[in-house]
Amino acid sequence: MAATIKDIARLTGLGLATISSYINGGNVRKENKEKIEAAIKELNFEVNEVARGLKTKRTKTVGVVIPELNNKFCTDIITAMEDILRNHGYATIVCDCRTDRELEKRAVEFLYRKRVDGIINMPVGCDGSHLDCFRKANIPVVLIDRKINGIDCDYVLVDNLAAAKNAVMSLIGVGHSRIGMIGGPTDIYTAQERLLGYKLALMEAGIVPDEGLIEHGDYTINSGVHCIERLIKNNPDMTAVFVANYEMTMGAVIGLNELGVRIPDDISFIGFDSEEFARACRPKLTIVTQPTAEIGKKVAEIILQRMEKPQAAGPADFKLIKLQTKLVEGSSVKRII
Amino acid sequence: MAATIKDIARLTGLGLATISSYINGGNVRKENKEKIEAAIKELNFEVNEVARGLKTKRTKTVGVVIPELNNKFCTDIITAMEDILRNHGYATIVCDCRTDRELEKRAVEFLYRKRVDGIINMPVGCDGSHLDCFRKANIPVVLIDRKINGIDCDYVLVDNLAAAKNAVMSLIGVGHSRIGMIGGPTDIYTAQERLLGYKLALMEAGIVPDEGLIEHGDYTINSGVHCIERLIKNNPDMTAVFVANYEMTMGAVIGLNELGVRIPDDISFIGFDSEEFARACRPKLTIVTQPTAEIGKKVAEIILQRMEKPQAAGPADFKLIKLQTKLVEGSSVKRII
DNA sequence: TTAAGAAACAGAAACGTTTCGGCGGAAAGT
DNA sequence: ACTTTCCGCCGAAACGTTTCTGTTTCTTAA
Repeated sequence: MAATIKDIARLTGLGLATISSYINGGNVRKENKEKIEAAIKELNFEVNEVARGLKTKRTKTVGVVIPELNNKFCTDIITAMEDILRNHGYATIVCDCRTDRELEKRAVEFLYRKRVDGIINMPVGCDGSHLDCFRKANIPVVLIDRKINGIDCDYVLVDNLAAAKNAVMSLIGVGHSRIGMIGGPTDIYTAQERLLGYKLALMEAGIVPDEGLIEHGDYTINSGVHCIERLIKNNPDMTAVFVANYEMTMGAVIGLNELGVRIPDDISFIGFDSEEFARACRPKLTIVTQPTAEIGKKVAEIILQRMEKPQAAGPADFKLIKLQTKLVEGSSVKRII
Repeated sequence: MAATIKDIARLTGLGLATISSYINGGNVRKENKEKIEAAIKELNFEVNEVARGLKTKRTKTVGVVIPELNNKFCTDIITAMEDILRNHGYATIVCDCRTDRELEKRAVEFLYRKRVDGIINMPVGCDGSHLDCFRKANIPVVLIDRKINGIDCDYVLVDNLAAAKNAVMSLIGVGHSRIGMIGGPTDIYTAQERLLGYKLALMEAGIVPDEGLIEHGDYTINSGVHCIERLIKNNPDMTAVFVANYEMTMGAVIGLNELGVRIPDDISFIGFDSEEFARACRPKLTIVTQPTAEIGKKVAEIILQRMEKPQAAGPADFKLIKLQTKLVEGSSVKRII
């Protein structure tokens, strides 16, 4: 049905190699160039990238596997990344694995079969065995946001420990000591780091962390609602709370609204990630923001470099990039000293 | 580098056709089956989908072109859709075209070159010429959310007119008559329909629409902020406002917060799309919600059907599905009669 | 004018799979 | 006993490119 290079060779009376050369920017006599262009227009010819990919062994496609498409942090990163990749001629296949290890493994294998030129993954679990096929075939792998065991590759991370520590220190600085935390799943790297930052801040201030003030959600809105409800119920003396991702921040705000608890009069609040949501709250929330655009940019740059270079020779020259967060002040924290 | 079907044919001493047959679920003697499985394991063989795609002329991939990945309405739909497509063995290539007609056209052509088996598009403009290559090649096209000119294909839409009309009628029902509207770009179908619904509701109630009460944003958070600022400034007598998408709803809430205007005491408010955001506002917002999961499901079903069937024979048997919205009551509307 | 060198072109092979036509042998029917 | 049927298997051809190896044509300088 669709026109091929052969059709336009026949129509122009030229050889296959000439047409191919023209398509790939090679030199062709002006007269022939015009003939080819006319034929392409007439037949609506468009290169078949599938055939090209088979021959060249490069699909100009990168795979992206993330836990949830429905997560602002993920889509913000992907948006920035895809923009750069596309400008370099690469397509992006995004697979959302619903925070499911088994689906993640299947997504990775699927992308391998599709022969993507590189893969970017925000891993769900804490080991990297699902990426074995890429490692064995020496295809570039870049991991984002979460560090995991048993895999050597490039990383783009955020300094979560400092992020949480700074947030909690700022609460301590204005007099809070009974500070609650809504953290993520215990087996996720970012959640561990943020929890550690929380505890370190307390300990450096001479406060002993109280497990009763710590709740673990699963990075969803609903879990944010439930965690804040439990925290409020179990800790009447809690004066502030720190929430460690966007979705749970939204959930916690919902929970507080529905319980009738006022920010910052009844409780001081520091959330995570979305400046827009922070502004939409009354009063404006103080939040930790992550540099999503920069993460996307770095990831794209690294994987492009790996894909263009023949193959990285050295075994251990992998990059580990750690970006810093910012604390954006709102009016959700009350001074109590 | 990677193992091929030939390698495992050589290793097992069997023929190419037998291996292919095994891979595709055909009948192979038990004894040979075991040999093949052993060889596959030993060589880490995975089918090369690029080669398969070239031969079969089906890539098991569908393309999706949307205006913004960074838009909850879009990602909600994609999430639902991708789930179903993946369960049927189809991959999804998502292209975000930044609400740019030129980028949209390039994305579509890119996907055509990739030989996707079908394409799903939430169109940016109001004509369908960018999809010509797909139409000519008789490859299924499904459009979502926005109706455009000059193209016959399947559609999955939302009844935007009724959505807006019902929202505005509910405001009128509790005594409002100076009702502002923040709508979308005038060249976008959904924006036109929502504006029409707004005007119809007013006119049926005997109220003459006042252009001074209508602002057009561009479906972004920032435009929501600016529109609400202008509305408030220009219309001291306005008692209610209806905002016609999620991002602008968020923007309008931000704007009202920053102006110190109270919902619902100073102004009644009906927003759009996100139930979670509505709950996170204090007081909870009344909003129009769209059935994103159902849209995704319908789209997936339709395109799957078109891709599996050889080709739709009849010229004009295209589906046009129109789904209904819901009005979710919050406490952001004040009764003033 | 001609030889040499470069530029433009042509054809065939290859990429890894599916599929078509055929073939041998075992089971089933006469 | 024989044909017939069917199953499992094989090899070759094809999908639409790129690329390698030559061949022809054009330039240029002696």
